[in-house]
Formats: sequence, structure tokens, C-alpha cells
Amino acid sequence: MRDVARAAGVSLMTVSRALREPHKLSEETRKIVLDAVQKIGYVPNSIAANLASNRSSVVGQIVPSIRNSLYAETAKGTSDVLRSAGLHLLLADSGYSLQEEEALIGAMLSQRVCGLILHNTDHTPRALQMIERAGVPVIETGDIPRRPLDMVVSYSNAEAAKAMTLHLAARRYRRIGFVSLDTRINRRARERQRGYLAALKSLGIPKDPALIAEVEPGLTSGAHALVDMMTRAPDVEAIFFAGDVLAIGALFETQRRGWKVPGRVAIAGFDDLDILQHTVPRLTCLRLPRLEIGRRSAEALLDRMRGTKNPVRVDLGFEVIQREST
Amino acid sequence: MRDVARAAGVSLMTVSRALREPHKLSEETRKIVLDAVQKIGYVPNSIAANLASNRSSVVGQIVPSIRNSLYAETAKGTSDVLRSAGLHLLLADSGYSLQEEEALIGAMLSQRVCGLILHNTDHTPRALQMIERAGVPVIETGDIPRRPLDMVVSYSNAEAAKAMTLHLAARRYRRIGFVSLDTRINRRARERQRGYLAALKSLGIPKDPALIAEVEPGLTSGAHALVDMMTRAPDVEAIFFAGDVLAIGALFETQRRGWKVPGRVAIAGFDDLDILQHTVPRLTCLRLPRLEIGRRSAEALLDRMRGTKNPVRVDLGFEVIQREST
DNA sequence: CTGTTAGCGCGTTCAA
DNA sequence: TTGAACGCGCTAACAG
Repeated sequence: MRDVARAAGVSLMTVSRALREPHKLSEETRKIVLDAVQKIGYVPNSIAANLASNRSSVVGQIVPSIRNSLYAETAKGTSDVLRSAGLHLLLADSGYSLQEEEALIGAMLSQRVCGLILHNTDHTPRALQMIERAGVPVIETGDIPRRPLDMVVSYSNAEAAKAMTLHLAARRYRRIGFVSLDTRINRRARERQRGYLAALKSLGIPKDPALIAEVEPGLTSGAHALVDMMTRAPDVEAIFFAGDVLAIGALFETQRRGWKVPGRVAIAGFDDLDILQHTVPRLTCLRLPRLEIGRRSAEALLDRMRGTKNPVRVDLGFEVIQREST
Repeated sequence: MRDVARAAGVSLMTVSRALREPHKLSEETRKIVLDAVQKIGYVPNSIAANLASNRSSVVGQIVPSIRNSLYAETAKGTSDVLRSAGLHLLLADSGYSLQEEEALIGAMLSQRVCGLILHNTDHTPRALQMIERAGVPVIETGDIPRRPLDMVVSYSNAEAAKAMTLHLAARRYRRIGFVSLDTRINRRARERQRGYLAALKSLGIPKDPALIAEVEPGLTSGAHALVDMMTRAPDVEAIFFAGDVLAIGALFETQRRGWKVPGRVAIAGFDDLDILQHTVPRLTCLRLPRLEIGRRSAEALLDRMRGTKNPVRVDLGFEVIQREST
């Protein structure tokens, strides 16, 4: 920047202003400075700018897994909105671990991110303390917690699971199975199971342990879950796979075995992955606003930085998509 | 840090050393300082540290699309290796645009990233100039260019496509179709087509325009491409879908139409997405080292930062996976 | 509209 | 083994 100032024959401050507040300069001065910037090939050092202004232009986002396209979708939404506001995304992957999340939060705060987006509503005590001390705006995502840390942009897992269960019941399925990830370590799975059970209760259908399973993530796991449940409870009419790619794994297994869907058993999934509208049969599922969660989170963060003090609590809802598999 | 120094009754410098070079302090001093750090809940300001030391702990990575699980895989590899070295990942999405890539490179250099990983081997002149001026180490990925910018960690698209075409020929398919993304704007697609044509030539099979198609990305697009080609060239025996999820879209279309694969037509894909081993039939494809590309890129960057000056040019190769669809 | 002065919070250099 | 002084590249606050 010094070189630019020298080349343009102005002070450092004028260069700084030419780049950040061009309207505050006379047209000619501005032009001279910007020409010099071009000629020198100057690239501003925003880390120095951050230090001086005590603000940064980076937002940190922590997702359970980058490889999971659902979270990639959310990250894409965040990234798009941030970029159009001139901010950047520091993205990290907690591997579904709270310890890892804590470490990442520490690292991000140490980088002085100007906001944090966490796809998680459980946090370690130390993580909570660090966030509080840092005083940065935080968005929680992935579920709607009773007592949010700060802002929330999400849908309700319990509501969504309940809605799908009721939908299946409305289509005259009575023996409805439910498969999710481990509810002990995954709050989202827990909430979904809660929604399923709430639906059964409201329908007056008794809970049957043979119709409830908790499994590892993955296609293979979904296939096994299907076969296990059909073996344990041969009269099961529909299975609601409330996790990741479980439903697809299960559907492929029915194809391999030549089981008719929904003739032999109906299958419903949770997230509307692209692929679900192309399988044979097309899969009934919930549509969750993955991209929108990312976008709205970023927007809420931007609003807060611009001075809004309103607590944000956005429920983006969901939709039941009825296709051929139920 | 000042608070910590005061609480511990030492100078700022001692605090700094306690955190960065603990072995250079007496044990008791170190202990006093670290206790104070704990008590105060101090989080170091690494942006100030970066400014003072003129180094940063952030690596920038630009991929064509975060939503594409192939790139998410690569990003995951990078992120894992960086984290274990105490560095961070600034991830961005160019949307397959060179202009956007240029803008992102500028933004990242302005953040003074300590390294750049680009999933692309074509760049705008201005991007090249900025990178050169900044003097940061760069990794190019996604193909093996003739004249790399700096370091390369990839596989060869042309070699991979050629290998698959030869593999199909070895299985006695003669009329082999080839579907890719737009070769005019996508160098990787161009290289793959080149590999396909090279294989035909070496086999003495003449090129047939009816057997070559360029389409948009997406499942639907793959389905259309299949039908189009089967209509234009009813005698096509095998189709090699060399792009994204095209092969899966095509396979689902055969299921919908009840076409036998490989009876009516054989199908091969490019990337070994998880799902390909679960479809019915399982899809023959290439296995590309997506995760490994990310890991090795990060490692090469780390090596360079530690002072290695060797030019890096890693060809991680690929593998043909024969399954049921061919 | 433009320039001057004083830091931002740390690391580097040297002296103690 | 420890500490003091200086500066990284920029911006805030003010003065002109």
C-alpha cells in the first residue's frame, strides 16, 4: 500500500479510502490512486485490515460431515450468500463429534471469525464458554432447540418425523417401522424417533420394539436394516428410514431381492436427495430446506453484523413428498 | 495476552513463548503462565500472530462445486490433513467458472492464505499473475497439465477414459458410445473424450459421431442421453458415461423402461460413487483417488512450507472396476 | 476532501 | 532464561 501511495503521490490514508470508501474522495484523486493500484498489481492485505479494524470477513461453519451431500448443500447456501456480501467461509467437519466441534470452535475463534454457524444444538461446556467470551454471533442449525445459544435457523426433526408417520397412516399403513441412526449419540435421530412415537400415540397405535431400529449410517446399513426388520416383523407394512442414505440402501435391496415396493413393503425416506426422484419406484420422502438453511443462516449473520439485535428463530419447515414407494 | 501476562506476573514475551515455544522456558514459569491462560480463558489471536510473523495458517481450496460429492471427498481429504497439522481450510466454490475462480483467488490471496489448491488446470491471465506475484505454493488438481503452474496432484483424465474404453473393447463390445459434459468449456471432459478417441484409434475402430454426445450434468440429462443415443444408433452395444452422475441417471432410465443391462446395452461410469456398488445391476466404473487427491495435495503443501523445493508432480492413477453392468 | 497520529495484538531482534 | 523496543500493514479518529 505504501508503494501505491508513493506512486500516486498521496498519503496512505487516501489509498485506503480509495479502496474502501471511494465516494469520499474527489473523482480525480480516486482515479489516480486506482490507476496506481492497477499498475503496481496491489492486493490488499485483509488480515492487517482485520487487525486494525478489529473485524474480520470470515464466517466459520462446522458441519458433521462435508462428504454428506445434505451438508454440502447447506454449506453451498452459506457460501453463496457470504460471497455476495464480500465475506468468506471457513468450513470444517466435526465428524459428528462434540469434542472435535469444541476444538474447531476454538480454532475458529482464534482466527477471529465474525460469526459461527453450527449444524448442531449440543455443545461441550468449554465450547459454550468460549463462544460466550468471544461474543460472536452464532447460528445453530439442524434442529430447533428449546434453549438456543443465540440464533436458530432450522426445521424441527420431531415435527417432520411425526408428519411423515401420520402421512403413512393416512395412506392406510398401520404396521409402520422406524429406522434411524443411533439416538443415544445423535440428537437429531432422537428427535425424529420422538416424532414417530408421538404420531403413533396420537393415532392410538401401540409402540412395538420390533418395529424400531437404530443403525449405522450408510447404504449397506439401510439394506441390512430392511432385511432385519422384515425378518423380525414379517407383517410390517411400511418402513420409514429417518437417516441419511438408509432408504436408498433399503430400496436397492428390495430390487436385488425382487420385492415389490410398495406391494411387499412401502418405503419412505427423510431427505429429498436428488436421486430419490429417479429410482424405480420413486421414493416418498420429506423435503427439508437444506440450501435455504445455509442461505438464511448467512443472512441472519449479516443482519446481526449490521446492527439488528432481534433474536432470530426461523423455522423453515418441511414438506412431505408423496411418490411411488408408499 | 496482556491480561495473562499481568495475571502471571511476567512479560508479554514470556506468555508468547509459553504458548509457542514452551521448551525454552523454565518449567515453573511455563506452568504459571499456562495456569493463567486457563484461568483467564485466553484464546490467542492468530490473526495478529499472522500479521506479525507474516505467515498464515489457512489454506485456500477452490472446487468447481461443493455440492458434488466427488469434490466434497477431496475437500475432506484436504481438511483432515490440514487439521492434523494445525492449519485450516478456506473452501470456495467456483461454479465451474474461470471468472469466479479468478475472483476467489484474489480474495484468498488477500486473506494471505499460505497455500492454494485449485481443482482446475485452466486459469485466467489475471489469476496467473496474482498467484505469481503472491508467491504462494499452488497445487493443481483434476487433471495432469502439460505445463503446470507449480505442483500437481491428480490422475489423468485421458488415460482413465482410454483405459475404460479398452476395457470395454476387451469384453467384446465394438459399438461403444461415449457421453461426457461439454468439451468446449470443460477441459476434463475434453481430455476424457480424447482418451476415448485414442482408444478407438488403437483398436482400429472408426470414430462415429452418432456414438459421441455432450450433455449437461445431472441425472435427468444422463437418462436423456441414453435414450437419444439408443435411438440414433440402435446397434450401440455399450455406453461409457464419462461425467458426474450421468451413468446413474441412465441406469435408472433402463430400469424404468425395463431394458436389460448389459443385455440390451452395457453401461459404464466414470467415478466410483458409493451408490454404484448398490444399484441393480452394480455399475462398472473407474475408481479415482478423490480423497487421496485432497490428502496428498495438503501434504505437498505442508512439505513445501517446511522447505522442500522439489517440484511435485504426483499421478495417483486410477483403477477400472468391473461389475455387473458391462 | 485530504493528511497526521496512534494504535490493533502479536512476533522478531537484541540486550540483559 | 527473560524482557524491552520496534514494526507487521492497515484503519480510526481527528485535524487541517
